[in-house]
Amino acid sequence: MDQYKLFDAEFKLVSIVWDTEPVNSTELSRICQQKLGWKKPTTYNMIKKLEKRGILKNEKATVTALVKREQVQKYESEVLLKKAFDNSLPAFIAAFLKDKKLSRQEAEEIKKMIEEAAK
Amino acid sequence: MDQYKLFDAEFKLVSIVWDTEPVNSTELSRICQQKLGWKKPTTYNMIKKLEKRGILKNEKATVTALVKREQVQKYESEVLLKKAFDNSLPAFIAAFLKDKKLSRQEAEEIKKMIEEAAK
DNA sequence: TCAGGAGGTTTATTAGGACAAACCAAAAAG
DNA sequence: CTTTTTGGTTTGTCCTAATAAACCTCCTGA
Repeated sequence: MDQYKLFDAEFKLVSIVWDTEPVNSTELSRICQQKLGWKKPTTYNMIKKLEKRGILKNEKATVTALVKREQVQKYESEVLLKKAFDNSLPAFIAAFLKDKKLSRQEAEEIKKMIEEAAK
Repeated sequence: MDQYKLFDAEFKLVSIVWDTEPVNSTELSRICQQKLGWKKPTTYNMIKKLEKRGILKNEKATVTALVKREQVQKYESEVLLKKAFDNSLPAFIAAFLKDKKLSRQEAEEIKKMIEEAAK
């Protein structure tokens, strides 16, 4: 359950992996240097920790993600809903939309999903 | 902006305050002892830290919250959407609803809010 | 044949969040 | 009065996330 719990720095790395995988480890280190300002060992340490937890894989200098972005997104959304919204999606949406507008297209997209989930 | 950033333990305390305010500080300490297993100084330290940040107020042994639950909820939801969903509410909803069902009532409630925000 | 790059690992350091033991002053109770 | 309770504060420990300096091994090209 808590397998998907990613700390901030971990999340940043994994996000880059999702965007670029399969990615060569040296290349990944270079990207992290550039985007996050990390030195090489920082990236490699992070990779290793995430490997042990079954989040990433580094094989023959090629890094891939073992969990999908969608799984982590689902996990994160559930954690927040439970923690702060008494698990209520309407409560979440009300809070998020406060003083916000939606485009027609977003609105239709959402309504469709809601309808689908209410069947 | 980051004013509303609450760490886990802080969030737990503030949640209790929201549920019980205005609450006597000794009473609050007692509740934290019971619900969170915290000793007295833990609660008082937390109160003090949150006072300095303008989150709580402790006056004449009465603790109240200076920020509303809704403000923090809004903040937290925005942080997550930005961090993990490229700021897209549809993306969030898709992830959260994966393999989930909604009651008719929840669905209607949400659709109404979405309609309202799309005007 | 050796300089340099790829692909790492080892071992620290640092900072801050999460607690609490021990202490204290004032007021209420007995 | 003196004991207890209320309402705190001071100070410190422990843990761990975040980060990197220094080091290592293998391979390749000049």
